[in-house]
Amino acid sequence: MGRQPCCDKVGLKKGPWTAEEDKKLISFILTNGQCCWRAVPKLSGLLRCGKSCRLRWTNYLRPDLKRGLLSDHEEKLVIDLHSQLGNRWSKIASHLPGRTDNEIKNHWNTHIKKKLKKMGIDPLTHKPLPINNSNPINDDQSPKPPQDQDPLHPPPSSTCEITSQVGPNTEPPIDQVNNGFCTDEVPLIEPHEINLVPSTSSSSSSSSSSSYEDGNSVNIVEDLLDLPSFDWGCDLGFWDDDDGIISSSLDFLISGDSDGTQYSRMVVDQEPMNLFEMTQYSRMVVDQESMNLFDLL
DNA sequence: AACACTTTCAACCGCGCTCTA
DNA sequence: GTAGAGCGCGGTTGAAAGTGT
Repeated sequence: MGRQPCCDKVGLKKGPWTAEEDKKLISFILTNGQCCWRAVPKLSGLLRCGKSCRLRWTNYLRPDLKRGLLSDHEEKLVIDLHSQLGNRWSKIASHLPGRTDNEIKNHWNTHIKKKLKKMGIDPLTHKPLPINNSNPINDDQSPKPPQDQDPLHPPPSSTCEITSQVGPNTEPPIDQVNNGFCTDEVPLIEPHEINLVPSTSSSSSSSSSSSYEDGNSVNIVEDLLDLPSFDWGCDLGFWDDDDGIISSSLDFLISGDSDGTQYSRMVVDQEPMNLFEMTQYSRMVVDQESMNLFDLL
């Protein structure tokens, strides 16, 4: 079948998004939901292709996104999942609430790959690298000679504990012991298995929204639309799922994780700063556990 | 301080899958 | 059964930021 370009590229803007564009996109999606990305640019007045809008929303503007580097636990999980799933980033991301496939992919390529190579582990196969080119930088790491390692049980490392299990008949990953969470116990959700709750028709055309959420999460857009008092343009105040300083009706957005380990996101809205300005330039995200600002864009 | 090099990550590209007529 | 439309995914790019000299 012939393929047309995803959009008419003439006159469409490319490159980094501006705060104004973000504002338009957020407003549109909050009003209309995630529906028919191809139509979004026209209806919202954006000079972007629908694909670009979808990417911007899913990778950056979604209210439930975490920001900042992956935690140690998340990193371990990514390594474990990658050993089982390969470069299926969207599947891996579906196990990490608030993380996007793009973010995980980037983190893998920029951080985890290096760590694994440093440890003498082939990031592709999760097996020991050949001895001649393994462990090129042997500074603070002390991996055993790769040929002596059991690929299923690499030695612990001071900086990156490999919990990956290669092969179908494996023991439960260490994560299960450490965190009560076993990736083997989490069935992969195939698109046809996604059971969308009947709701507004706005999101029914795509199963994508489900892929970003774990079982405890909610469809952000649908729920936003259900909020009678929601006013995106007004102060959002703080939102946090723990200490009760919620002043926004959006608090549930980031409180869906039942195990309580998910970082909550606190967006500080101070006059005259508003969320849209923060989105691009000054978004503050607070790590709930440490209560340290770890991402100040 | 200035330049070169490296790293990071947001965004783009194109393919493949699914759905519908 | 087929073609077209739409979307999602994974690979790649390139600008910006960071680091070293």
